[in-house]
Amino acid sequence: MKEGPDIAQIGALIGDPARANMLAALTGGKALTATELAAVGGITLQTASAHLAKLEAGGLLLPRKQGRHRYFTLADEAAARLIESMMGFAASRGHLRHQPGPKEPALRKARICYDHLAGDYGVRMLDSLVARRAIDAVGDGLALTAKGEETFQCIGINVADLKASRRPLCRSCLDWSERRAHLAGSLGKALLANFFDKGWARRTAGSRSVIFSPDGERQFLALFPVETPVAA
Amino acid sequence: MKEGPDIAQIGALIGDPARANMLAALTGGKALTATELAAVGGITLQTASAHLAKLEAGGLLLPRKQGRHRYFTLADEAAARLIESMMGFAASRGHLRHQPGPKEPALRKARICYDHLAGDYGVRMLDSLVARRAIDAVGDGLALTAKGEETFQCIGINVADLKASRRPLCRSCLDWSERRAHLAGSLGKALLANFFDKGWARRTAGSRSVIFSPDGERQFLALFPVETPVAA
DNA sequence: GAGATGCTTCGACTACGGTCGAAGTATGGA
DNA sequence: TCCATACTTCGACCGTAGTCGAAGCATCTC
Repeated sequence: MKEGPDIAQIGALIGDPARANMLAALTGGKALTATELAAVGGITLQTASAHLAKLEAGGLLLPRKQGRHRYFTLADEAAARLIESMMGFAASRGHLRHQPGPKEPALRKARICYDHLAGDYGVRMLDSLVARRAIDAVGDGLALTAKGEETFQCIGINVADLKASRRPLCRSCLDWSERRAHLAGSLGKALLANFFDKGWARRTAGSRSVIFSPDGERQFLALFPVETPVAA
Repeated sequence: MKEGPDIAQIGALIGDPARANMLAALTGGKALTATELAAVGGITLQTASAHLAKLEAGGLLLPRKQGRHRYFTLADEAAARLIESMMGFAASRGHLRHQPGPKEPALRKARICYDHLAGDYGVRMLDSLVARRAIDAVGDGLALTAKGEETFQCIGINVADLKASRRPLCRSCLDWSERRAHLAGSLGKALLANFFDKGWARRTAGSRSVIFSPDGERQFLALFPVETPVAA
């Protein structure tokens, strides 16, 4: 046998609870220091240092030295997608973490998934965009329509800039809490950034959850209406 | 913290070399017995039994009892996709298994990926289908066109039957050896089955590689021509 | 029923990897 | 220069999980 790539290495890398917690925390998109990651992993700094070295060697993390801090982020979008897809699979098989906790409802409602919006609101946004034909859901993929290009210009997103980048504009990302797709890719990122800029929402300190202001929530819901609750 | 699904569990599940080898072998799409899986894992039957119980409990494998044998397959397409995406990621980070071995070229050329064709030939087939507009590559997804529907009817595939099933018709699957997409979904499965039926190709005994007959290869290459080698 | 084959369970061994205390190195600030 | 902070390295400890031999079920063949 011994054919092809070695999935055991990355599996083992992700398979340690402390490391898994660190990776999950980094899915929030923010760069975190070794000390912060040690806290989320529930371990001492020495142990965290060893873990981080392994994750870096495995190509999952990217360190950035800044003064006497070392900030870590997920290596790239591919790494983020891998973690997200594992979360989706784990959720589909009922591998949930022990205590649901009080923060969970907020997390299910709206959270950051690497750099775009996920959760109930993320799914709702994509549904609404598809319903109004701003985005075409064709096959298992997503594509921006001409009409959508207008729409996003109005919202205040420079689509031309996004198109210039190498990163795909639209990507569908399976939401582990809703078990349906939400919008990723550079457009998904731009939308979330836009909400932050407008002050509709803000990220929370130690969590991935996104908190909408009362006014922001009203505007968001108005901008992305859902006609009828259609099953996926 | 403790938010969301537990990726550490499945990570650890995949993280053991013996289990990873078993899972990789099952990506070949064939159901294998516990004894066969013990062999690919390089372990005794007792140990394999314990591993298989864990994989089953984790929702990765599905056992089917048949006489005094127990056949195992990957639980579903989601499980297969997870393994494949981990292979893709592992390959992108250079996590290759130790010895490349003599079988590797055959594997890179054409192999089974759960139930459809992968490798150089799989990528070539999709490229060709997209070039002739039988399949639209829109955004990051794939969709069958009206023209494509005709094409596949001619080849001898009943598209209407496939449409009736719940499973997506077209799916793009990242090829770990080519690092580009090939065609998955029920259409990808039907195409590979079609090649087997026609005697163009056959699967090999202990491996995932697909061997084309000289005549089959000629017909395959004629059916799926590539104009110019375009970069992805 | 007897024997062979396929698989599981039990129990004991072992090793690998995660863990932390203590000490060492780098960076920043006063 | 001196100290504090951020992190790494070293070394030792320990637990978990993978491993196999032996024995126990289950199923098929004759």
